[in-house]
Amino acid sequence: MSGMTSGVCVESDLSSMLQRSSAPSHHHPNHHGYGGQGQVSSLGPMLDYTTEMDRYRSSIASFYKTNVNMNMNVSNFPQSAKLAARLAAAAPIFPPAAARLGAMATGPWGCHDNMNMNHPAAVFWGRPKPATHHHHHHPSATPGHMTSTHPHSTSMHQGGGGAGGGGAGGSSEGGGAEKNGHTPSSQGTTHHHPMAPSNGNFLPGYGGGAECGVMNKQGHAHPDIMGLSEGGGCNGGGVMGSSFLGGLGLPPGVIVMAMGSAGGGTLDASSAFQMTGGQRALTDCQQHANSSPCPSSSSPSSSGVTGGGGVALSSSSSGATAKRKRKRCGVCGPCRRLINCGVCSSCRNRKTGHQICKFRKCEELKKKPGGGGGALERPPSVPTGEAFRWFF
DNA sequence: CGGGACGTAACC
DNA sequence: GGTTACGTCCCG
Repeated sequence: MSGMTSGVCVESDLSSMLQRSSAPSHHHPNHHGYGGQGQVSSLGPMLDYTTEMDRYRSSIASFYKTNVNMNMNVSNFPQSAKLAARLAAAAPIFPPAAARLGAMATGPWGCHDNMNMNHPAAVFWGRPKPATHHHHHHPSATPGHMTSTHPHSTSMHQGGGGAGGGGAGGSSEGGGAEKNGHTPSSQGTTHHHPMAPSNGNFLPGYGGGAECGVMNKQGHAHPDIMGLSEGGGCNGGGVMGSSFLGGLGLPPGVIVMAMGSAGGGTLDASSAFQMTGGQRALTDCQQHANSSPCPSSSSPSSSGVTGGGGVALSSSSSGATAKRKRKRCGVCGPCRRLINCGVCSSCRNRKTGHQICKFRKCEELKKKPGGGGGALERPPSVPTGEAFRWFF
């Protein structure tokens, strides 16, 4: 495992991935599980990543060693599992995709030996791309897909979905991933950078460094954390702080951010890790609603976040509105985050605190209810080119 | 003022 | 009935 890289590239568009998967060429038989570094076949760029990754890995490794219990395993992340499952189910479009997602998810932590490889969760940042368009490859253009159809072309950016996939594969999580497993290869496919990956998630910072490492009462312990950049600057400064970004370049984030976040003040580089299982979590789609059409997934509306409206909750209940609970805007950086960090106080105290992960707390909700009210002007983080800026 | 705990709405 | 998460209260 050590070698793993997880890939996190959700962004890449699934469709393309799928295609690729079918393509014989890329896979190396070995890929499956975790792609070892070795496998990297063709990626030139990878080399660089490798280095970076090593750096990263070592850092993280140490980080976890000290802070985390190695015991953790998948079971600790129930949410993740759910998510994976959900994805699978939910993604009508590419079933395999779902699988992939699961796989990818794994990515982030590839570094740690035990952990996560199984995590499905991880990386969903990217929004699932609507299958519809073709993308060409312009990263900038479509954030969502950074990857282009051509794996190679994009050299850098992707986080590599690749490897990760592999990792995941194995995993368990089975849930989602496995089902689709039929395409094992596919996972491996990602040739992209097998290595890069995961890390990507670590973005700047989790601010609360303090919390890191602590096991969660619930068992979630995993500090999946990483990525959380929260609002403010990008650096939360936390543990991983800046170094990651700087060092890694993008691998990581890469993908992630694609989501859109962006920009504005908050970077969202988010990353998050544990997915929330439940309902709301997947809202992903909805979230996109504003900015981008959710693929058909129909369901969307249902889920949690209120559609674009944001604040208002128009709905229902008649007058009560005022007091009604506000809902997440769905578009801000935190809202886009699908995974709970697992280490913040909210995550750790979920049972008693009943609060959403700090890094996922909607910017709008953080504001006082009365405040600007209504309209969400533009969520702070709207996907814009900015977001990607640092990728390139 | 910030954070934690609790009540409870909203979903499934 | 279970889980997630918003709103609010309370404490430091």
